[in-house]
Amino acid sequence: MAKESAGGAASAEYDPHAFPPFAVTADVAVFTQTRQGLEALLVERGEDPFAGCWALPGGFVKPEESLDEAAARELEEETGIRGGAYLEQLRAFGAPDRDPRMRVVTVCYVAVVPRLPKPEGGGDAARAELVPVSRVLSGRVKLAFDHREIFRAALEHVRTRLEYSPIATAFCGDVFSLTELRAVYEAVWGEELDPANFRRKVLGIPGFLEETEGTRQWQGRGRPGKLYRKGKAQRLDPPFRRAG
Amino acid sequence: MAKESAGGAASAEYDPHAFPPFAVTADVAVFTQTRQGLEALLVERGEDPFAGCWALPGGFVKPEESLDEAAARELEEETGIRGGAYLEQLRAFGAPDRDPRMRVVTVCYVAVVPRLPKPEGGGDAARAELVPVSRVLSGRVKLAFDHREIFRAALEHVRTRLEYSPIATAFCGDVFSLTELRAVYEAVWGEELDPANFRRKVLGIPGFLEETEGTRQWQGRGRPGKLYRKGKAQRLDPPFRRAG
DNA sequence: TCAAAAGTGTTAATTCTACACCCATGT
DNA sequence: ACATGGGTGTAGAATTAACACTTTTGA
Repeated sequence: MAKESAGGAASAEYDPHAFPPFAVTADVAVFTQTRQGLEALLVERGEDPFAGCWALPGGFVKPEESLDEAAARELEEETGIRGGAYLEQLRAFGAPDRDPRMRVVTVCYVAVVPRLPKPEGGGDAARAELVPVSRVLSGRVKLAFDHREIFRAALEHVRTRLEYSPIATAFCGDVFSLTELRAVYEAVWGEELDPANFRRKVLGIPGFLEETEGTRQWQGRGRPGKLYRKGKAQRLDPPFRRAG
Repeated sequence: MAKESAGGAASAEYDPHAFPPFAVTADVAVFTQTRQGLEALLVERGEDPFAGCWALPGGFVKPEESLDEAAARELEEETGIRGGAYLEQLRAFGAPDRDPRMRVVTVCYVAVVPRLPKPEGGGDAARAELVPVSRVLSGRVKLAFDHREIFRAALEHVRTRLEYSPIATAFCGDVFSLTELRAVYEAVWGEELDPANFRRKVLGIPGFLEETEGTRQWQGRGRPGKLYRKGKAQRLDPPFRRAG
């Protein structure tokens, strides 16, 4: 086999077929927030290996699509959500023995969606369900392959991004009250935040939120809150730091 | 082709050969600091496509090695550095047309090494050279494939990590003075830092630095500084924030 | 009118920043 | 001794955290 890189330094000869073939998949860790708190979308495997275990939704990258497109397609197939959702690559996982059948490199993505319409597999998935993140972390949910490791990395990614990106708004609908947004931070970080200070901090970040005219109606007792929309900022500067 | 994922939901049948074959490479963006400031290691391509262009060092992932191992191997082949260097995955790049010859997914790594012994290719590379980062960013260096995009992402990664990880110490040798460490931040961020405040900030981060007995001898005029070693901390908490 | 949540104000503690100043060393 | 960089001190500014207080609504 040629030692030479496809993208690296020069070598004497090049044989377009002299490379070890890999399967490449795109897996997506989909997070959302429900009454139960932070939840993730998992699918139950119907066959070996790991039959009966749960796995992140995903599938082969097609020959003509990019990695991002593959992830977006998988997300849509599983959730029906086309665009607008937060979708970002985490990283690739490729231990030689991560799939006992063949050499598979999986490129993992993190997706954040507002309250999922319903946990129904897009058509072919055996069973897709929203599972509380705490249940996965506690080990009560058996995950296939190295998906436990991936899941942990994905969750850590979301927790970190909450400080520096507007990712938190992706958990909410088109418009949302500050209390709803605060609930996202509290659910993901697992700690309570002072409503007054939260308001000032979050409104003080330029481009993070955009004011709207509306107010929340439905919510019962207490004064309704103003509604906000996601702003144009791509990065939170200054970041919304978690308590230190 | 099976729609089914190797790691995803269940399907009726499984054919171990029904997946589109990809080539998978590991590319490494190697950064170091020299008298000229921040520099990166690039290799010159000797053949098409992109003959005469520069590229990140890299090569095929072997069937039996992990992605991390492949990156570490490439790093060693190009720099002679075995361990101890900072090496972390950035992310995968896999646009369908990024290599005109075939479908290649490259898993990119960022490496940070202390002053490179000498820019000699580990044996087979046509020409490996340290190139000032500013020259690459200015577009005066032609990069092959999508390596310009990768390079930019890698540099941004280093700049960001400087705040939250002890990556800055990887630019220095085994022991280093605070001035040497500060020079790293100044080179990567391109802004001057107050020596007094830098000292307090950096020494105030638990586990970041470890005091040693020695002092810098060689440096000429001025009082020699104490030498420090990298501490055990994996994350900088509180982070060393860049000026806002 | 009472409870609950939205929203504003205030203050003490903490952290930054800028810069003055002393210390140690090579020339 | 003097120039240069290491290292400490410190005062004002800016930020933060905690919580009191007022406003608006549903019940």
